[in-house]
Amino acid sequence: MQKAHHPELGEIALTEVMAALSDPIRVGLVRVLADGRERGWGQLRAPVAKSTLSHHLRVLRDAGLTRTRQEGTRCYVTLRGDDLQARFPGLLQVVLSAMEIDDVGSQVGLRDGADP
Amino acid sequence: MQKAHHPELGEIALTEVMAALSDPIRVGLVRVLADGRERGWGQLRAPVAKSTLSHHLRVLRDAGLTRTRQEGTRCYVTLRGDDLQARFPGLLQVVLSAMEIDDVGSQVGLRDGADP
DNA sequence: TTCGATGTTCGTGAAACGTCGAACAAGCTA
DNA sequence: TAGCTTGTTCGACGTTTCACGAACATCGAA
Repeated sequence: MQKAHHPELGEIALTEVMAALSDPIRVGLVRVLADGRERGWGQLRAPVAKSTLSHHLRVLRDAGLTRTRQEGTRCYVTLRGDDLQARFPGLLQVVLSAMEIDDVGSQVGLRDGADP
Repeated sequence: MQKAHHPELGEIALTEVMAALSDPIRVGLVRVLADGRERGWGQLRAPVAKSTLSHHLRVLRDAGLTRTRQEGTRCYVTLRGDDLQARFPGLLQVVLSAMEIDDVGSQVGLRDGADP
């Protein structure tokens, strides 16, 4: 497996962030990660094949929205909340609110048994 | 010419707004309209063919970001600032700030001779 | 009525996207 | 070592997007 590439703070581009947030599955993933807690790949539940889920997580990572940490054979994902706040102040907050208003991405969740 | 379709307030979808803002030309158009003033189609200057510009304006309109008014054979475009504020409070404001931080869409402007 | 200006629509092509299943790589575990 | 688990990568497929020029429709002006 390749070492995942994460853009640095200054490399995070607005249009890529927007593009990443233009898909309901990815919005759902962001929503699940919104509490700031790190989640295991396997905890994430989305109505797509695992290869597709892998693709979406890659788009989020490449856009700078999430960070992926590998530990042995498993991966853990976090939202880059602080970095986003530093780069585009207020953006994440407002988008998270908008997600709930529009109820986008509710098809994505956590596997049963995950912490609330 | 077909009468342009504008989504109503409640029909404005977050993912479509995000998709609309994932292209630098469209971001530039929003930026030009950010002062809230109505602009004539012909005042807008972007480095694409006019059919392509028409396409981008349509995407913005369909997403609910702009409103197009027709008068005779000319069109006038405005940003739906109030509607957006009502639907997704704070979003437009924050995105406009982000646009300047990242300097996206600066290739789009107004034709010489337009009001500042 | 004829002409010119203004946008939209159409046809086309190249590129990107979302999706899947299959194959693969890397690390635990028995 | 052999096998299992975990996630990524690889083609393939159909859809959507962006881009252009050409053709079109509509209205104002001459």
